Amino acid sequence: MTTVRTRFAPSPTGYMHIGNLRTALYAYLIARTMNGKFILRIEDTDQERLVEGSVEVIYNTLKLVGLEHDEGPDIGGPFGPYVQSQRKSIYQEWAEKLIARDGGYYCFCSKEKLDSLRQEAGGNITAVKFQDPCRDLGPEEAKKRAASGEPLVVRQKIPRGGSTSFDDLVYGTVTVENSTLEDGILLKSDGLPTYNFANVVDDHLMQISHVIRGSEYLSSAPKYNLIYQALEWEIPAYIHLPLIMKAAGKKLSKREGDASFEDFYNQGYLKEAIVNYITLLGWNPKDDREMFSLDELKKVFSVAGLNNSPAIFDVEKLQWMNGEYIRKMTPEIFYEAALPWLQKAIHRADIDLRKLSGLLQQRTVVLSDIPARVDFIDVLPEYSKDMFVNKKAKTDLVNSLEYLKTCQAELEKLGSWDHETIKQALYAMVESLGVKANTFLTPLRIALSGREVTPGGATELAEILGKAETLQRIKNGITKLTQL
RNA sequence: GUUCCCAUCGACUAGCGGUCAGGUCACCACCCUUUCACGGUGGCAGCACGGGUUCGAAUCCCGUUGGGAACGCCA
Repeated sequence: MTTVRTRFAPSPTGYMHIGNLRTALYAYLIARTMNGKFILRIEDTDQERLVEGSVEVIYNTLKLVGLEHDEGPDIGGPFGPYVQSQRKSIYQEWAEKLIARDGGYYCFCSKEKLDSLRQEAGGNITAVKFQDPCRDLGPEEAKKRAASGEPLVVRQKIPRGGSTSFDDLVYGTVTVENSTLEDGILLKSDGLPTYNFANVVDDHLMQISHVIRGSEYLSSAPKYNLIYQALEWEIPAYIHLPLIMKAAGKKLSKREGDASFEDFYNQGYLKEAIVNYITLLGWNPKDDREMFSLDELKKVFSVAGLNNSPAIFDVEKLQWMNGEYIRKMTPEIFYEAALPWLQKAIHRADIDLRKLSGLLQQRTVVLSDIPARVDFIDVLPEYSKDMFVNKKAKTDLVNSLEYLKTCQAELEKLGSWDHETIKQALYAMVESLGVKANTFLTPLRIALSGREVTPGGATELAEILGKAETLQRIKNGITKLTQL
């Protein structure tokens, strides 16, 4: 049995789309679970679409999420070069061979000429009736015109009759009539191949055993098979993947924001959560398990679990999963992850960010939520005294003032300022006043934060803010409640 | 328009002729609780429609409808 070789072949056009990442992930997992090789190839045959720095984005993203390739432009390998723009002569050579085997032909028609021919063919764009006049040029004449330097393009010569089918590991057998296929361009006038040709040549030459790509290629796959056949090449196994869509049946698009890996990553989603989530978009382990690390996936992933219907990317579930990963972190690791976000909102030097991070861990879903949750620590926000009125806590303007004064008096007496001391002092008051802790502590929490919702309760906030600041904010609250 | 693909709760999915149609997210309720979360318990909710095949269809076939994709000197 030949060794399994899969490839991820992105074009360097900017960002790592989430669907592309998933394709890379599956290709990687299939290689790893089958003891094969995972190859990275850069498809940059469209010189106009090149975006500077995007190859680096590809390298960085793959590395960041842990998809290590065995062969690629940066690390070489026995089938290089792995950048298509550096393989120009290879495609030209095979294009000639394809022509010799009657699988392709030179076309000298200008774009304008063909457009008008299409018009004449009935006004519609159906390829069915379109006949390229160059298709039936004699070989000698074609060669002569080519040699004379006339601008040309190489087109695929699709058989006029019959049908072509191929087997896909997730979609089954797909058949199309050859009459619906067009004689597409294989080699452009700049001498570089189109994807339609390059992918076939490279996949064959690089001995790719399983071609893994999005289902948008499903309908053109028969054309590729015709090329394989014309060249008498072995046809690889095909694994087409269902598309990932945005809600309302729209394809996930970079234009609409948040569709690239780095967008999510920069928003504070963990790479492990992103990988885990997108893996489940189109694949299932055949049991109820949902949490998988990449290492675990390397063991359990299987083509049999691949799904064939499009999936909608659900940010809410990603958020849930991200929260799961955050809660599983050790406090130390979470602190390190949260630190940059904490520092966005907190500039005071006297705040124990480690303690604050401990408060935050259980309540954080996405790291980017952090700044807005803690910015009251630096500066007490302006707030209305109506906030002291809380039905559930049974607080009103009157008892709030009273409790705040009690807190002030009790806390002032405290010698040390640690959580246990503060809590004991305050709970002693709860006890002696005979009220619910919620009722007694809510006014304090409001006074300390100016917020309805806070990370941690009153005693924890008091500890973090420090004695002086705590008393200052209580005083501020008392003043607010005293004024009419 | 033509061709191809898809169709189970709002979302991701399990199911591959006989199941009370299962799980997860979201949502709702209750419990826990110094707010919010976390955690716990319970609940709501689905086989797009119409024909077949069969003793029996979510499962097989056909059609309809709906959704997606491809039809570039883009990949």
